[in-house]
Amino acid sequence: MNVIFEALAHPTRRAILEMLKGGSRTAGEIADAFDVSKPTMSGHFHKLKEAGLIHADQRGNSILYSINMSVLEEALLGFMGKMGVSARTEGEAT
Amino acid sequence: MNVIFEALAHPTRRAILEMLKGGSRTAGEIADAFDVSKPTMSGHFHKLKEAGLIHADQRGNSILYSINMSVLEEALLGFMGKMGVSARTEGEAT
DNA sequence: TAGCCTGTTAGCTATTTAGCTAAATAGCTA
DNA sequence: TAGCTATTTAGCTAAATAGCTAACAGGCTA
Repeated sequence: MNVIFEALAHPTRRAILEMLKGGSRTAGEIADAFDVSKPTMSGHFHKLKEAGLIHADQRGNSILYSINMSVLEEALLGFMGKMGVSARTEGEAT
Repeated sequence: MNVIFEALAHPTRRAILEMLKGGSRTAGEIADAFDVSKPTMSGHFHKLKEAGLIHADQRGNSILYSINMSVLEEALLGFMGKMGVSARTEGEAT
């Protein structure tokens, strides 16, 4: 769980996840969307992968990254549960 | 929002929040519950305060810390919203 | 007011992080 | 197989993080 929150601590990594929410992308496609070098992006991919938040798929020449929603959900809902944050935005029927 | 996720990235800080969920505590009470020095704990308080996640109240000699639930909720639910994570653990009626 | 708590600030160290360029690896294609 | 493309690894630097001890400051109380 800690490794997940550490991964979420960087804005670029959250933005990567947000981008992947819209569908899988290659490392290059993702990197092009940000203003840092590819090696730096590769480092971010590594942390996200380490946290289990994304999954890499070798696709011929390139690598297709996809988000692992269940891991993200489990972490967020799990933490919210521990914190007693209602998981419902409206209704509030505890 | 970034400052909040950075604050949540450290396990001790998440544990502090979890402890405060059960009610306000003085700095000393909180510090006693963890195995690091008081100055280190003071640093954690500072980051949590900076993120708006806790609130300090001078109570005579000591400082009473309380959690700021609305800030935490807003950040978590906001991020979940952006990520398309359903805020409902069951039902899933999109 | 002198001393005692409580908590923070100062100042230090070691480690980690995030960024870079250059080089290496892996797969495709001519 | 030579070369091209895509991505990672290596190796570096600067800055941030988390920890410590020692010293300071604010508020009680004898």
